[in-house]
Amino acid sequence: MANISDIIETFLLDTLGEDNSLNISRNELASYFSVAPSQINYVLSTRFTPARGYSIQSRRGGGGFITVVRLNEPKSELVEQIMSRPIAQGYSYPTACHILDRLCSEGLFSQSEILLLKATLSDKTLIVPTVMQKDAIRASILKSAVAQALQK
Amino acid sequence: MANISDIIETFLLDTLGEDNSLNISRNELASYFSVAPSQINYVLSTRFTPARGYSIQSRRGGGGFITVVRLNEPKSELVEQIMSRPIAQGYSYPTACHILDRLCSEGLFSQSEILLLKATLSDKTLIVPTVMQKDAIRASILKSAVAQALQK
DNA sequence: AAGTCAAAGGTCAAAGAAAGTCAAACTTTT
DNA sequence: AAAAGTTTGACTTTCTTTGACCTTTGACTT
Repeated sequence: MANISDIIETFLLDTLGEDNSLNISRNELASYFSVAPSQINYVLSTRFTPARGYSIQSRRGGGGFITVVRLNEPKSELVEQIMSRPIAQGYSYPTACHILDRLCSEGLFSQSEILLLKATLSDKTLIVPTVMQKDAIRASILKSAVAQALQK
Repeated sequence: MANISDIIETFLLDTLGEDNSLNISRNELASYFSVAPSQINYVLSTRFTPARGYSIQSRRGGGGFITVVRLNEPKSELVEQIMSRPIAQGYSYPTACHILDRLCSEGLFSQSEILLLKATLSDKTLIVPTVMQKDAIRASILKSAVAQALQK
């Protein structure tokens, strides 16, 4: 599994450490891993997304930089978002997984509960014809699961 | 009279060894046996099915891979029934709950996992038009959940 | 204060690298 | 001969990598 994006992701996660934030120079990092600078953007935009609980800031020009912050939103806010979002809007499978991971780290679900839920939410499991229906059922299941977890 | 699919199956079984899981590159394996890459899918989908006690994961794109996991021996008649029963036959909600309770007392799921699964299986959660569809999705989710539980 | 410029980072689309799907052709079994 | 199982290849989808071109910023001139 030697894809360079995963390696850079791991590097950044390590660097984040306990600090929950880090500062990099895009060009430096790119040349360190011998990749195109825009690959750094690719890694950031596919792995360090808001859905996964990260926030990115940056500045261009001389002395420019990129800052990655892992935000620990209070559990209640995350739950609020999930519960108030219209089911019809749905979730893709990857997005649903990211949300579950965050709920896990917030302590709402255990690791094994997460694995179970991910299994139930997969495209393979949700045997309905359209993507839209799959997405909607995922949103619905997610809500039900969160509601269940909250009452206890 | 071993055809190539059987040979590949044997190879994979050998590779699984005691590890109970393996990682392959579809293209590499195909070229190793000089077959079309899609033949690997054929072997996997005919021989390494959930009903036979296997679970498959994969990723596309650069650095893609296929993972085969051998599930633990189904220690009960009930589990075997669930895994080999056609999804199309479906389960009503009460039936599904009953099955879950039995699986709980067999120790496959914890009490909180059961509550979570019941929540996801309810008529209210499964927002599809027909009863038949609900029942089918329940059967599908149940299978996936059991497969997940048998993993490790 | 305004203009210039090099040094960042940002965007986007094309190319590349896997794996997935499906149906047609072929082979074996019944 | 029909049914079932296998093999192949064309086409699709997903994810990654690269490069060309764009925008912003701060320092340095004038």
